[in-house]
Amino acid sequence: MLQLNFIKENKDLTIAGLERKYFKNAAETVEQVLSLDQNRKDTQLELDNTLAQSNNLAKEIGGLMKEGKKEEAEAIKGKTAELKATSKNLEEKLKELEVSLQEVLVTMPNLPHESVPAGKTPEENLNIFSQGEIPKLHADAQPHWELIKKYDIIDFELGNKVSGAGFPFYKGKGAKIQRALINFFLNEAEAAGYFEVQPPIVINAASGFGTGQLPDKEGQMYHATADDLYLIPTAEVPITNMYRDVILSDNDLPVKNVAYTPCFRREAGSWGAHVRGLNRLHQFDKVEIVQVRKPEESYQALEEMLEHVKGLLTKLELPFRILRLCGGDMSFTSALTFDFEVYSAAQERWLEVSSVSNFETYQANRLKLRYKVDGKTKLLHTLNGSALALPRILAAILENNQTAEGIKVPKVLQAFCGFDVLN
RNA sequence: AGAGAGAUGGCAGAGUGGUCGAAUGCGGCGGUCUUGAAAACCGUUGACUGUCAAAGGUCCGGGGGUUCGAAUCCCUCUCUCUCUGCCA
Repeated sequence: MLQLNFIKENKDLTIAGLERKYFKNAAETVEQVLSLDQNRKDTQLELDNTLAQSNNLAKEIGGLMKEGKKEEAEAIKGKTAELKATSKNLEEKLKELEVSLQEVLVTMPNLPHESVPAGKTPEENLNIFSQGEIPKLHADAQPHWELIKKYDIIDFELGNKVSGAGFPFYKGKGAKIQRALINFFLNEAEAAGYFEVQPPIVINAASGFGTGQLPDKEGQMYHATADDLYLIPTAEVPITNMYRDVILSDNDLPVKNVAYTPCFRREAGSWGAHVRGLNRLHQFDKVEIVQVRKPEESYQALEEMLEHVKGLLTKLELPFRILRLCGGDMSFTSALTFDFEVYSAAQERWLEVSSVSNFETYQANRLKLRYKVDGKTKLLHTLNGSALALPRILAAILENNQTAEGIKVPKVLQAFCGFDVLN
């Protein structure tokens, strides 16, 4: 959520930023927010004054009662009735204004960082970095969904029967290579100074609101209505919400956490031919890194996270590129996002395997995540990134490393899974 | 799931209708003393809102009620603990 004071002091910047994110009616919305806020403030002041009067009268009565001057006390009581009615009305009005203001604020996305390129569609993202040779496969090379069948390592049909489409079974060496990837990612994160956490994989509505999944992305999460709990779409939600309503002290900072979790996405309406195999699933595994930083350090931290993800892909020997997302393609809550895409050679496609973002104070403001500087409390910055999402990594490894003898397992994974060829 | 108890400042823990934003202890911060440290002593120490600064207002798990006045009484929800039951 954007900060009211910021909007007030930077009206034009706010409007311009919203427009770069293709938010409709930016100027009107900002005006609406400002007028609601002014109205709210006036009402608050009026209410405060009324309450102050009531408080004074109540104290007076208290004093008189103690002195035993009952008649005088009774006389004053009469005065309070009117004040009470007034304050009740003002309270109701104030509440309505606060709700309206909140409703509008919540619809406004984060403002893009100045380095975010202009543009609306994925085609307008900037390719800022590429690494690795794109493998030249034999003519009879197969896409990963064929390889999966050939080596019997993932069973989609079984998943269909037991759960539904998008919930595959990983079997044998398929399961083992998953486990190897998770261990590899966690170890790398730990070596980079991240603290490992195993969070719950269901979250309540307050947490969903804190990181920005609710209210607007309700339909993208699985919802266990009997208990009003949501299955996490990413570990970002529980890991960032650890710090909801928290004031951190200097020696708590910086926060660098890593978590492995399954992730659940309903992905309503986005099923199609280009999402075959492992390209898009309802349940998948991911290792997520989350940082909480002082504002002045957060972009340096973002840089650090990019380097970390680069390192992972380099060690896995996968060709990849980094995109600086344009305003229109960035998520609702993000100020700056870089996507990592690996090249999956048989599909001849780039697959997104990581998204690394700085949310600045947008989530922190919803979370009330703060720290103290010079006796004042200030909002912190939150960041997160996938390091990494498993299925598409596996897809790329399968396709890029296929040989007549089987799939070559990347060297860094061999110790974790105990075999060097998957066949 | 049943019965009982409870939820107060960073922590512990007083406070059952009036000047309580809240005793006390610990912790934190500043100082005195010390070569330095510890101890001791003195001072200070919640959040939000508002303002140039203040005044003022709100907050004792959440919500509602009674009252001129609620941390304190009533209702309700949530959570925690103890015992019983069930269970990986």
